[in-house]
Amino acid sequence: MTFSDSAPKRVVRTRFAPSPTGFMHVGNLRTALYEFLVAKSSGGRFILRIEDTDRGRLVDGSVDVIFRTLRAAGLSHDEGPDVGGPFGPYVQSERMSLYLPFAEQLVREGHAYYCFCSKERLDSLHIEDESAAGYDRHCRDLSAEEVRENLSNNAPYVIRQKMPLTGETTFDDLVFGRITVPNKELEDQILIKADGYPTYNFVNIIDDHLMEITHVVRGSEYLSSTPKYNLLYEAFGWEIPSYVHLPLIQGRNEDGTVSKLSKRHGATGFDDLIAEGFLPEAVVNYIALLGWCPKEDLREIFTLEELIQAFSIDGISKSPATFDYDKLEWFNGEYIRRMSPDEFVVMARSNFQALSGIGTDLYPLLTEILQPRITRFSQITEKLAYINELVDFDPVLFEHKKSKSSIDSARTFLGHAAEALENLAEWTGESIIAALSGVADRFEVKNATVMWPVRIAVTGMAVTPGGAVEALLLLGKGRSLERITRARQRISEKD
RNA sequence: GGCCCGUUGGUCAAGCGGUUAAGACAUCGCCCUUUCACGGCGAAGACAGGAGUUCGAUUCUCCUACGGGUCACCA
Repeated sequence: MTFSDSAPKRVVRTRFAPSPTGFMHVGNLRTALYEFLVAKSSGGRFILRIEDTDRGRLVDGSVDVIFRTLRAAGLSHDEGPDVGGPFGPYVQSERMSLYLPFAEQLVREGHAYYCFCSKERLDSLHIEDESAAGYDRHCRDLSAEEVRENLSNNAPYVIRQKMPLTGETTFDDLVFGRITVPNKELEDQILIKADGYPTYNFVNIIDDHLMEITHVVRGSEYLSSTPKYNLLYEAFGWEIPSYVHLPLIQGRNEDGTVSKLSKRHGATGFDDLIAEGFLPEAVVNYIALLGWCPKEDLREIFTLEELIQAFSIDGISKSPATFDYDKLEWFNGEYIRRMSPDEFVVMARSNFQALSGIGTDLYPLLTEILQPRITRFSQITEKLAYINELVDFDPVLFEHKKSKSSIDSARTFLGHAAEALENLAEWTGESIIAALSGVADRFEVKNATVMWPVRIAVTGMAVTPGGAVEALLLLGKGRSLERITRARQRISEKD
């Protein structure tokens, strides 16, 4: 067979199938990202499907959270509840009529059965039985008459999958390789619940098949139930999709141990991270690298487009990764530093506006001193706290060995600096530098010996973004001289 | 506990039988400098342990230990 004769490869189709629980966990977002990348890196299609078969966990407005998050992350879907598509509807509760017939087919063909066990009976099982996996298969061999009678009495029922009792089931995963499980470990899991809704365990294989999903991408917590799904595909005679199980994201606990990332590890919802000041691009970039690494490439900063180019399934690792806020912080800083000055101002505007006496003419200066120094925009307020309020700082701040500054030297140079600044006709960076270094030259000391006490006097902070010159510029001549005078009075009172 | 999976520096990780075992974050030091950052240079720090296979194992196999996942009318 020649190359051109070979069957055309089916277009890759992946789906993101979140439950509308009102919260987009970063683990879910990473799954969505990888599903998107698996599809897009091979020219495929990315589908959004809402898994709302658990009526008890529905939260109002959560579908909007999903839309909003995907949009913010740049993961646009080709088919879904909002954009439609040839395999709709894309909300499972709207597909209800589809599922029961498939389950009934399985019952007819001997792959499933009706179960009338009460909730109470099931609960008692958990305490007594340790050997059998979950359900004790009590109703597995009810006679046809018993079933018919129960059904005609409207007895509540569920439909369970009939697992083979012997042998083993094997499946291949593109990340984890070949996995084999003894069939006796598989529970006769519920396919249709008493409320008539299908379980995830059933509905996902039906919809994945109907929607022609080629690659099932999901967290590795599904690894142990995958054999059950394969048995279902086989029972229906359907083609089994490729599996791509993703390593778990863990969080570090107080005691140093790790476990599946959850709320107690800090902000783990996409919205929470954004609220804390992380940029969507930075979050996406960071989580892309949690469990995946590009081949022969040392880059770490990737746009979504670059991720699509670089992505390949064999770069996904098997071992779980621990979410590291420090690294996320670094990514955020990188993204901030790469912004244009205009973009920076847009993001920082509300923080800038909270600074008293700072007009837009000073925004370029603020941008210049802040952009390389913050990793989140919310840090601006704290870093420039001195602008709104000068605290009664401890005069020991005037002591700085490297600058050859002491309270004594501050006393003398603050006086000369004030004088030089007072005489300035123009309040610009150049004129201020000239004035201050003029003082330093005159007394043959290093610039820092003059700059240090001035900066301390007007900011009251040991560490500030920018130096004395920038602080003076931001405060303006009046406020600056006022603060220097105040400082001089305070240290002269000392003796 | 049964089953499944995993294990390279504190963290993310490259490596896919022969390497001085990459790189990034964090840490520390130096330089730059008007404090702090940014940037530059540098340091410290890892193949969980034990058997095999092999001329040779971080890499392949098995065992042990540890970690995680899963055993729902949740997904």
